[in-house]
Amino acid sequence: MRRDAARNRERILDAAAAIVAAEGVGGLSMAEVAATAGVGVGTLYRRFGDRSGLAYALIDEREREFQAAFLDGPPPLGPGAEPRERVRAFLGALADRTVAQLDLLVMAETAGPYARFGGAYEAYRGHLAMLLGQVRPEGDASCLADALLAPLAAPLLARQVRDQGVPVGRVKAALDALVAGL
Amino acid sequence: MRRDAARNRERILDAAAAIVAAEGVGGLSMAEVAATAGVGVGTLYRRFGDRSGLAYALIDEREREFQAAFLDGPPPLGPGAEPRERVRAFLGALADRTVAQLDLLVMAETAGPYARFGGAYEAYRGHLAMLLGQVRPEGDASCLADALLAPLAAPLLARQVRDQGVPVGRVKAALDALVAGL
DNA sequence: GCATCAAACGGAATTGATTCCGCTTCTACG
DNA sequence: CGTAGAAGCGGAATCAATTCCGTTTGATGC
Repeated sequence: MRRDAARNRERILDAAAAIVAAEGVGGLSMAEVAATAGVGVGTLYRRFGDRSGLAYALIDEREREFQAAFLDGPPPLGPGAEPRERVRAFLGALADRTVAQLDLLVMAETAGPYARFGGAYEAYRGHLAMLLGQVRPEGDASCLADALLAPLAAPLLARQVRDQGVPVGRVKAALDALVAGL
Repeated sequence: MRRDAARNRERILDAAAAIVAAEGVGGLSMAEVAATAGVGVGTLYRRFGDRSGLAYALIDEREREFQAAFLDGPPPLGPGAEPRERVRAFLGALADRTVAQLDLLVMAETAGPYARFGGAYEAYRGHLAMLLGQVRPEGDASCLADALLAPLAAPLLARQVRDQGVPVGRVKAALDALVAGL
């Protein structure tokens, strides 16, 4: 990447983070980010594709940590534990990180019809399908993975946890009950 | 409702249906619907609230049939069958009707962050929670209902069924496997 | 140092949803 | 019938995302 492009990328992410800190995710409009960063809106789109891409980029650092944890980290999230245990740990950890970044994820996942499947969705699905294949070799690991990931969609969690006051623990427990039956 | 309002409601729905028939869901813009119906855009919003509300209204007729079927119709969808059997029938039927109306539902559910929970979502959740309470009285029926409904979100089904060529049957089978374990 | 050109830029223009508000039309009631 | 006012209406204005395209700039080879 050209040096000016890298510099602008940083400026944009800094500006976006500052706006989120100051006004919340609601204040994060493309025009305002561009103005604050001192670049044109075209530059935002060149760098991040769209609103959803910008939101995912803002989350990226913690995202890398999370991915590292389930790919390589200590059990039960990482390798070493029983597959079923890893599935539960993975879904629980994903629930936690989704709740931790709820606003940005709601924005990222609802930027367009398929925005939810951008970001790291494929990585999650692949990982989960791999584990489910070990738990239940005769099952349809790929569809099951989609089905178990779906309840962790940010807008649903937002409604449950924030609007209805359901504790995250209950959501995780319900998923555990489903996984236990496999 | 005033008579002129009812007439406009019909005109709008007719115009919207005609546009969908002619150009697909992609051509369904609020301005075009208003122009075709011969009303102002304000009238659309007064009647339907937003884009999502219009899409749900277009689906409404089949929707009533579906609701009547699981509330009052013959088993296994309606009363009379074992609760677990009814859960499976309900999820299967919901999957079918979602796929049958895929384009409109993708539009309706992605009009805004919480648009998915408009329409009949509460009715589905209540019904499913009631059945799950009979299957597993000690479980968290409410969270389980949300978790089992989530995999039937229109955008996810669109991706699986349309983009990836997964047969609906596989999606249903994966849900059955989850329900079987409860 | 300088020419070249692909990559990157900026910001006006476009597109489409949603809001606003002054005007019109029903309908109920006297 | 006449009229008050609630309900409804139209469409211009607003707001934000996204696209487009002419201009600028950094990297590379000489």
